[in-house]
Amino acid sequence: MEPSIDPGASLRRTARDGAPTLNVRLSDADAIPFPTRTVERGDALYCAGEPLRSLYTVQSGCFKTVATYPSADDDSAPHTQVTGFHFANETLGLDGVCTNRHESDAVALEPSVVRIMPVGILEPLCREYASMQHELLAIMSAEIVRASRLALMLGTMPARERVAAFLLDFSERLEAGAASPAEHPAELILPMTRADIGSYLGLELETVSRMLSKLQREGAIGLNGRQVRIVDRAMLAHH
Amino acid sequence: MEPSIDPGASLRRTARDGAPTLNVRLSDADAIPFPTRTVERGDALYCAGEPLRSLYTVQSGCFKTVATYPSADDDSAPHTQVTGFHFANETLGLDGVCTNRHESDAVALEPSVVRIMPVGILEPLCREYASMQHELLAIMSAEIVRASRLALMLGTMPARERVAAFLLDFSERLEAGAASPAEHPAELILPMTRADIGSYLGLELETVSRMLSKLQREGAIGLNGRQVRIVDRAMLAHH
DNA sequence: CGTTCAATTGAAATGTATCAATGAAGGTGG
DNA sequence: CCACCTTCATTGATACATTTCAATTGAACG
Repeated sequence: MEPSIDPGASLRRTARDGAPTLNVRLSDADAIPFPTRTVERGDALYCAGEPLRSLYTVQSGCFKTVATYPSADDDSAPHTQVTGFHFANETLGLDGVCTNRHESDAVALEPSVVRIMPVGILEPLCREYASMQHELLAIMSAEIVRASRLALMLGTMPARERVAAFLLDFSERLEAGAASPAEHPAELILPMTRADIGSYLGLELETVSRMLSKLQREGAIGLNGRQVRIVDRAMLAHH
Repeated sequence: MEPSIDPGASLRRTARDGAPTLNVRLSDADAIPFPTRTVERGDALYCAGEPLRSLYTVQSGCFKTVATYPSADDDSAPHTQVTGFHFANETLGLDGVCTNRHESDAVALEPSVVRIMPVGILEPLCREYASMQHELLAIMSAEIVRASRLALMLGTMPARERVAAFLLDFSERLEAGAASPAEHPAELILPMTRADIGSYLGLELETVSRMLSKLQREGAIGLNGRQVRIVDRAMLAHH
């Protein structure tokens, strides 16, 4: 069964700029009975330096990926940063393909289930099916775009905009990852700490907290701990 | 002629952390007579939004890729940033695979020559040859790692370290891109402006200038306009 | 020889980090 | 069941790195 040829057909795009969100998946792999694995909250799906055995698609739950960077090459504290959050239907482990070793840790933020796709099986499959090859390339390309946008954000946007953009992105990806194509969900439960968000956005946790409080005072969001309600999307996007 | 199977064999790694540099190339494509194209300084190889026709490997010269991000969706000035510099033997256009459109502009910083690899030819070729497929995946993965590291740098490092890291990376990639495996070249000619560097590093051009001056005062580099001589590598890397 | 662009440097303004204190929530063991 | 501990979040005061604004110089070019 040669799957559809339409390139990138399974890529969802944001309403705003037509760019792919990251909840792409190897849809053609759905038909194949790959095994699954359950990961408890706080446990690592894989760690940096481990040999790359598989790629993983999140079935349920949420992960963060954490990169560690030796501070130059010496003794001082190594830089560490959350490089991404991954929700349902998003693929993990792509950064390890180039070295055959994982470049980051993947840690579950809540009890999660992933589908395991061994790389040794995946590549021959992609050679068989053109659309599957194209889809894998598209997913990796989308990951490049995602990382570049993160860099763009870190390089150009002030704290308030970063936090606002994070909330909007989070809400869009929840929508995209959901089975039912619901409208933008207004109620979000953030599965990560303020420190995680700050690390991801290049901010201190106190700054994240302050900006969330400010957005609440301005009436853009409702805030109650990790529960966030988006009141005024335009206010988040525009300003 | 089935090429070698060794995955990632043509990926160079930095001495420091074993991570791949970005001067990877489709070595198996070397044997294929792809056409070339010459691009004058300041001209665009491609622009954001254009349909993706080919990937390009830099034969000689240097490019910058520039991403533009609509500031939310409204009128205010759009964010723009240099997302990468690309030297000899590095591949351009990978971010466009996911949408079939280029996500950024690629502008030549000096008169340059690229080899044109049409995507319509590349994908069937990769289905034919396992090692070529693996190499393309590896290159894309390396690009993900590169973008993630840029994000890490923008999120965690102060200005002085960013500039120092930029100089070290530049020098390593010159070495890697050169035909002869010379030692780390001490003499660099930066083909880009301070504004380009600043945009890439998430700094203002004045800050870049100040940090370069400071590195010179400290004796880490010699500085004369765009000509940089690396005097003390350890000083750049350590502090 | 004026014009333009790139780079350097100074002084002031500002956004964010840092330091510090407090409170709320959740888990554990006495 | 209640102290106790740890983790997470909020908020204030201060310090500091970088931006912003501004002036000057040099190099490239017509």
